[in-house]
Amino acid sequence: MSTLFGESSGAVGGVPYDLFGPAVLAPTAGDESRDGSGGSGGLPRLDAEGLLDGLNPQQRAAVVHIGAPMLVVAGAGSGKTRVLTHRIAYLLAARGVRPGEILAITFTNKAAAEMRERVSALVGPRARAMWVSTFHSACVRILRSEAKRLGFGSSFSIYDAADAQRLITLVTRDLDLDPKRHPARGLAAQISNLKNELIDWEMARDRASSHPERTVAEVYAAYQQRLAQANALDFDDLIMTTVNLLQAFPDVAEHYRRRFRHILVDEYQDTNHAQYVLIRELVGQPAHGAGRAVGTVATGADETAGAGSATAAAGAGAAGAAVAMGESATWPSGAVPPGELCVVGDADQSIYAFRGANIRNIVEFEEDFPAAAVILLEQNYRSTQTILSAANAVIARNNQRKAKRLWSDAGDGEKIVGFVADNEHDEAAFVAEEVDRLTDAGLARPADVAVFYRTNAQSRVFEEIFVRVGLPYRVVGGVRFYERREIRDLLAYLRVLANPADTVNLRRILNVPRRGIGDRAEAALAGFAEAERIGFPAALARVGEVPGLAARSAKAVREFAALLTGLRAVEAQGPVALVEAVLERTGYLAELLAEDTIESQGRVENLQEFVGVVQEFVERNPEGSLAAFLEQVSLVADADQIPTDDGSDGVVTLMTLHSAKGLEFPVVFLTGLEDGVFPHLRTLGDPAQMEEERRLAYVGVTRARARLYLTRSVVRSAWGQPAYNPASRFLGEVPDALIDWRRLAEAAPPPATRTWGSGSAGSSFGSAGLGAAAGGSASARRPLANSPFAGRARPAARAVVELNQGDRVTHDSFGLGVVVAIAGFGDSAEATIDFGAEAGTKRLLLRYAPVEKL
DNA sequence: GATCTCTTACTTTTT
DNA sequence: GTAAGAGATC
Repeated sequence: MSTLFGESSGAVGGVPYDLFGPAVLAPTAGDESRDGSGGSGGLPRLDAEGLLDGLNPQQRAAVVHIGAPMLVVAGAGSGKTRVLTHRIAYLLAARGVRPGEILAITFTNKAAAEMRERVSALVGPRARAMWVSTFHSACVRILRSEAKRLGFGSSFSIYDAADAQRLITLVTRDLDLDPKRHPARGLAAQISNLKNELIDWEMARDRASSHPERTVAEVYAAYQQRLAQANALDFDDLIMTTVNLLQAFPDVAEHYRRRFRHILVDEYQDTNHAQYVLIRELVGQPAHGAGRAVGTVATGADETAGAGSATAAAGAGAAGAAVAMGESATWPSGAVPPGELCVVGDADQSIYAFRGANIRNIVEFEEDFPAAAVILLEQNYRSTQTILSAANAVIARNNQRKAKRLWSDAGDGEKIVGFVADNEHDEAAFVAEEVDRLTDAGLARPADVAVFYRTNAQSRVFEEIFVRVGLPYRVVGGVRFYERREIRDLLAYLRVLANPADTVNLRRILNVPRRGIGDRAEAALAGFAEAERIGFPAALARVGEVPGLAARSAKAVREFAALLTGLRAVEAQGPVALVEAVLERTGYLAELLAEDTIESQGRVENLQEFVGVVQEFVERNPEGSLAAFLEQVSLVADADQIPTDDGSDGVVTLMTLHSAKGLEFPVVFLTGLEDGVFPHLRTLGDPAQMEEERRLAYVGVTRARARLYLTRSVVRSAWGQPAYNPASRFLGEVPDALIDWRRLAEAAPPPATRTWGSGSAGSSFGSAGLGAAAGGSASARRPLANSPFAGRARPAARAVVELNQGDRVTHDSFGLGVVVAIAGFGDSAEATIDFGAEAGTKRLLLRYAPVEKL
């Protein structure tokens, strides 16, 4: 059936389209007579007009738009989620679209959940029939149902970055590559980049023109072979394989095009090439941007379609009507007309280019889709004008961008507060004091406050101070639950049970817990598998034939195989029973319990928590299989712990700028504003990366609703030694009139100049300003003890803390802890300290460890 | 095969 | 300052 709309009004395909056709054509719908009249009475009923209430003209135009692909350029805080959710509701209410015809794509599960929730609030339970999901889970869903076509089982494993890296390590070992010169991490990144560009291993091989490229291609080929053997796909494969599927099987593509008549994409600026092509394939309209299609096979019908609508819609203004007419006029009967595409994004918030996001997707949207409508949302409903002016001023320094200026009618509000600390501890102390002051004055609750920094390592100092002053906080990011060793071990067992071919995970658990199958035994098995051209799992079954395997090892392997067989028998009893059986029968739990250290107890607790996760899953999905559970875990990764505001005082949130995207807080501290920290050291020499850093600054600034603090530190210890970094260039880009400097650097910028003057005689100071950070040379890191400011700064040679068993301490990164044991004395004194379930137990050399007695 | 010690290299990372 | 990985040693 068709959701095309005819000339002006009337019913097409049984769906009534009245009223709305013409209105759409005016992108700026004039004045918004808020329709305060009685028109929208009944609440529960889906009221199309009511959905437009309270929207500004641009938002309204985006909600109501019909036909041609639409780009909504949504500046920070301009209500893009509102536009998306209202558009979806409006499609249902006004245009008779069925929920099942809607596919809404986001990048994070959190965003997907939020969108689903907000749509449900508007349209009720009907929302359940829609696909509101991440790119990856949408692809998994498609791949599982079409797995047969591609020749792999529908129970394929999903390898995350860590699994992928492990497998690449195995591959490089097989290929006899020097792991020093070819680190798995780098190879994994390169292969990932290729996949993001939809370059498969054969294409990579054919194009490789240099030795390093040939090496990557070789690894890539072997890696894909191993993945296939393991019946596994990595994250990037999920997208690329789906694209391949749609391109190779026109009937499959048509099936999904018929199904998804409306495709909405959030955070479009973060899409990579593969995701872009995926969207294009699903919409069914080939892009017109020249030379874009890498390995694209468009069907004949599509070509016709694209050309038809492009020509017809040449007049950009009247896009909607033109496309509609063009389509109905030129569409070959039986073919599926393109779906409606609505993408929302903000090029200024593109901060994932380093991971393959391609900013051109949004910048050149109009070239890709010549009939496209573009709507600009510039009114910001989040921040004060002061904050927006700062954001505008900073981002305006980027050359590669389209002009856009956020504005607000919320008034100027408070000035931005600037603060220069002598060292990072003072910077953190200032933040803590300020939060304290605001909360005491009733101006904010801890939950209203966020502290942002460039890198995770910077959270340490804040935690230390916050613990000391008793300010409740939560760090987002860092070591995640699902990345903990014991959790990954347990997951590896489950994955092997679900997918016996999963070699990477099988080899991970082969000797975990230790059962006497060491490296030699593993190598013998791998060699045998290679020689016999069978998979590693098959080699286990034929252990008797493996040459060079000690009798004792062979016995251990047999027992291991029997263990797995026994566990598979438990699978029918459900995931919970299975997980418990794994923990029991493998001896994993017993080993941890026997260890009986604080650390092992923490691990046991984590495993218990994991069992809880499984229980919860089963309660919610009574029919849920192990495979379904594993999929959820793979794709949800860490169901992020951004504190939700429940109305209580809550806690201060600490996170990196990257994690901050999409969030907002009444009070924001943007810290570490130093060249070399933010912008990061590695970006100083690269204009493109610098622009990305600036976008990151823009994201940070625009998270703030009412109060923004910009802080930096004159000296900061990096890698254990103090470094003097010049003020961040971003600070200088904020108009001074907007900033109320609470404290500035000492008049004579002493240590920095002196250090520089004495160190690098010939270097020009101008470039040295950057070099101060970039060089990381010894001269830049003179110990503070020599400086006149040593008293204020952190002591370079720390006095060894005297501790006794049972003392309570705080540690820069681990937080609160209790001393379990002490060994040695003087400079070699060593303490074993329990930092609780999160950090576990650590053995620290007190001479260096940043611990303080409480 | 397990354990210890030493070296190394440290962005960001929605999935 | 830390943690992971490699190499040496028990």
